[in-house]
Amino acid sequence: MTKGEETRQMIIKSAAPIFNKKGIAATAMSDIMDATKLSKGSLYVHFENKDELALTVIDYNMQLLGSRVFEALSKASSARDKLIAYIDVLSTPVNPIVEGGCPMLNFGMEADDTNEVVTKKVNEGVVFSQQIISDIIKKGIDEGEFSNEWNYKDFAVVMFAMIEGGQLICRVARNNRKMQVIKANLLEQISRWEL
Amino acid sequence: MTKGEETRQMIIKSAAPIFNKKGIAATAMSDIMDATKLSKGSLYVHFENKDELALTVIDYNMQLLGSRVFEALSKASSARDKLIAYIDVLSTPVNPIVEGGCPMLNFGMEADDTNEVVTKKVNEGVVFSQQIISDIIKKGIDEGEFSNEWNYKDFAVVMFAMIEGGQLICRVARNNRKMQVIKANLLEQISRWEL
DNA sequence: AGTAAAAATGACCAATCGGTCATAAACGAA
DNA sequence: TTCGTTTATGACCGATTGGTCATTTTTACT
Repeated sequence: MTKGEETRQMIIKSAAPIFNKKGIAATAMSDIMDATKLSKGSLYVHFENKDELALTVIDYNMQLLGSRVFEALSKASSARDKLIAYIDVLSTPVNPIVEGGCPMLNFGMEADDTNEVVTKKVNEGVVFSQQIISDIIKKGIDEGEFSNEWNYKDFAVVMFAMIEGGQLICRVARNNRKMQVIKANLLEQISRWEL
Repeated sequence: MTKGEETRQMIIKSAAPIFNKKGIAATAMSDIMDATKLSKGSLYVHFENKDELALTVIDYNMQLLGSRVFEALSKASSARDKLIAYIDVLSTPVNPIVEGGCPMLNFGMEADDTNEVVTKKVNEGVVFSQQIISDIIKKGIDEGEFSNEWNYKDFAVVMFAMIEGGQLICRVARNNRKMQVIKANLLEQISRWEL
């Protein structure tokens, strides 16, 4: 990796939690200068403008979330355990696995009325997340763990929505308690299709 | 109502959709000047600063949402129908009942890492929303419509989370389809406790 | 109609915004 | 070691930000 590419990655890593916490509009290039200890001119060597940096950081945050989720999933073997792992890894919104909380929720809500590019990016993440859940269940059905009458695609929508809604509830409540209520309901729904 | 109070209300009404769409940070006082056709000095006659205006507007948006929900609820009589009305009135996130979408989601996600006052305000709205759902079911139980074994407080958390999560999904997808999947799942859970 | 208070105006302010660019330093292939 | 290229610097730019205030206009009460 060249020196330039190393600096670019350092900028992204440093900027990621800032954008995810403050949002795109409220994050100033001066914030990134402070975090990276780089001069303004140097930032603009690696990124055309603030928008390009923001888009790159959104990608980074969503991929970081994805890799954290996959890491958790890999520790479980059965489909049921993978679903539980998925829930568990996202069940502490106040101490989130990605600094600042779920980037889809953060950037999606900021951008949905103002920024079509970001909105599309977030939508892809949302669709992908549901696909992950969907794939886990499908495999479970194929391997005889769940009933093949389960409308698992619809359940993936429900499960994703519940977890994201739980993020809102817990983040503004400043505690993770309600996430356990959500987990219990999901487990109950899952168990109903177990063979 | 004095002229001053009239102007103040006009400012709030004009500013409400702007803040709800763009967010607090991205909304400039000049945006409010344009929308109200008032001079900058006049705005500062009625509000100490941008922050006070923003807080007032957040309250306005949340109360507007509340009154729209109550209006919908009043048209239903049974507890089941009230729950359905609650879901239905929030099931078009792309064409929301409050311009810009759910203010709890919008302001909550913007503020949770940066603004304690707004976060607390949103949390109160979140708690209140769950209370509304909870109260509907409680009345349904008392009147023999639902089983008294239903843990309705937990269900209120789940229902609220699902609807808010659905807002994210639909808003970034630019269509309301997935909200029907969520509605169906909620209806199925509700029907399980009907007598 | 007279008048004191309230409301509206817009020029003005310092600070900050995103972004540029001439210059210097550091890098890396020969 | 040389030397063209890449990277880093920070002063600088115009635009915009939130906010102020002396002045004028409007309101509302007597």
